[in-house]
This record gives sequence, C-alpha cells and structure tokens, in this order.
Amino acid sequence: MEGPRGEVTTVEEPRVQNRESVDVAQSATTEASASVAPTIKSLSQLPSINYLNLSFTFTPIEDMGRAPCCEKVGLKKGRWTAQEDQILTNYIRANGEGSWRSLPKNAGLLRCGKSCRLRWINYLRDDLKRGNISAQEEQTIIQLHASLGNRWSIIASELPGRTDNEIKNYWNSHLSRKIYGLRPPPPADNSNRNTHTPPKRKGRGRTSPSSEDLLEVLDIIMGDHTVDTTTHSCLPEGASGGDGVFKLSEERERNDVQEEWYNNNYWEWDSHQNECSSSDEWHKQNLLSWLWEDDDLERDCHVTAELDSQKLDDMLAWFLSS
DNA sequence: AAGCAAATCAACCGCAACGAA
DNA sequence: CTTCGTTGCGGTTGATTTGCT
Repeated sequence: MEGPRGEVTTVEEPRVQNRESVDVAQSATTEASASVAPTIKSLSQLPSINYLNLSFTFTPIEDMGRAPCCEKVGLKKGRWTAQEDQILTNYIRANGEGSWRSLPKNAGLLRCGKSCRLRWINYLRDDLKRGNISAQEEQTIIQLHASLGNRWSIIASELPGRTDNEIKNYWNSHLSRKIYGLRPPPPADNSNRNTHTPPKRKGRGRTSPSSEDLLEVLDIIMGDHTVDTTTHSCLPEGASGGDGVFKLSEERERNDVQEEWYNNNYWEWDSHQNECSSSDEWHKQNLLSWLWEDDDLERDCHVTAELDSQKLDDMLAWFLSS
C-alpha cells in the first residue's frame, strides 16, 4: 500500500470490503456458473478472505462451457494487495512490459489487463520518483498546463519519475485550487486566451511547452513588433493579418499579450507578492523568469533577436505601461 | 474522543487512436 | 477501405486520510 506521499508500506487486505468483493460475488452469481456462485458468496462473507488465492481455486471461466459475455466477469477490482504487486512485478521483470491483455492470465492475476498496466505504470515501475512534488516540478506543471491544457501524459513526460495520474491528481487537488482561488477560472467562451491549446489527442503533439509559443509573445512585445503569422500559430485571437504579417500597432494587441501573460502567470502572484515592494517589480521579475524559463527559448532569442539589456528594458517598460 | 467535512489519491470507466488482419 | 483487438489517455469515482470543531 502507498502512504500519503508515495512511500511503500506493508499492505494488508482493505479494512473495509469495498465494491470488489461485491462485484466478484454479484458478477459470479449472475454471469458465471451457478455451481461456483454459492461458494463465492459464502467465502466473501468471511473476514480477511484472500481473494488472490481464491482466484487459483476457480476453473477458468474461458474453460467453462460458455464464453462470458463480459471478459471482466469474476475479475477483482479495487486496491491492489502486496501479493498482487509482487506477482505483477515479478512477471514484468521476467517478461517485460506489454501484452497487457494476456498478462493477467499468464501471471496468474485475477485482474484485467488495464488494471495491471495502470498499477505498473503508476506505482510499480522502478523509475518512479517518490515523495512530494518539488517547487520546481510544480512550476513546470503549471507552465506546461498553461501551454498544453489537460495533456497530462505529455506533461508527465517532462517530469521524469512522475506519472500522468499523479500530476493530474496534484493539479486537481493543489494547483487548480491555488490558481482559481486566486483568480476566477478562465471563461469558457472565446475570451479565454488559451485558444492555442492543441486539439485533444490528434497525432503526435508537441511534448514540451514550445519555445515558439513564448517566442511569439516576446516577438510581439519587442523589436519592430512584426511577426510572421504564417509561421506562428498562437497569436492572440484576431491578431493575424490577412497578408500573413501582423503589425503590432493597436493597443488592443498589447492588451492581448498582457492578458495572455497574466493568464499564464497569475499563480505566481500569491507567492511573490510579499517578496517585492511593488507590483511593477514583481511583474518585471516574473516576466523575465517566464520568458527565460525555457532554455531553447533563451537560445533562440539570443540567436534571432540579439537581445541586449537596453532592448529588454524597453520591452519591459512597454509591456508594463498601461 | 467523536463526528463531520474536506482533501487526497488509487483505481475504474469510457472513449479514441492505432495497428493488424 | 473496413473491422476488430489492443493500448493509452483523461475524466471521474469513491475509499481512505487528515484536519477541524
């Protein structure tokens, strides 16, 4: 069993018999052999029944006369026991990952393949990082989420040793409250600046918070305020020019950029507002931090923008003016 | 100590993507 | 091209833990 933040502890049978026992009994009663059902029902009424061992006493359902209408009939659900973990771990170490559908049968587990995969991915893998999410990791999650939305698997791929499930839970229990407790959640309509969130699971999306996105913003903020919209896809809505070139000449566009930045950075306010004497100073620090967060972006900017300190100051002055 | 509410997180479910036949 | 099986993803649930009164 896993402790509050991932430490492994001795696993015992669940103190409360949750739905797995009910499901086993019910499904067996209704779907499987009538001769087996009473045995299951009576066993399930005993305290501390070992369901894992119980599985080995069954005649496999597929070996019975009639194929089950649902492959999940008789499968165990709910929390994994240490014994199951051990069986799964031993099997995967011996045979490797994959073939999840056949794995439970081959390993002797009364679980569905999905459940085995999930258990391995989220808990049993050797390369999982245990312990609390660090401040750095939290920052990464927030930034990636601002760029990618609920693409948990992609976000997780940027955090070695962390799983999508873990990050998703952390977001839902910690970060979303932290953020949306500070400012109201973005409106659902088009005024939401996060209009460049990629479509859900279409092809192989980008796997990191693209430096291009941030570079676009920087590109708009600084320089000659001209951006080639044929190569940049996440400009503020309505900013694209028909000729493929966007010229930042209207106040509205700057407001768009500012709004985007606020939407991506307002979480910082809570933790920084006491560290800086003025909001402008905080804005400066955070904007710079935001822009340089990505190494690729920093490299790109130095190569493509030849950014000097004066230009940076001008950029900040312009950005912070209102 | 007891009761309750809120927070946490493991695990399930449905669905879509993908590849093989 | 279609169908089917498998895998992976994201949303959600609910058991358990934690904190408060």
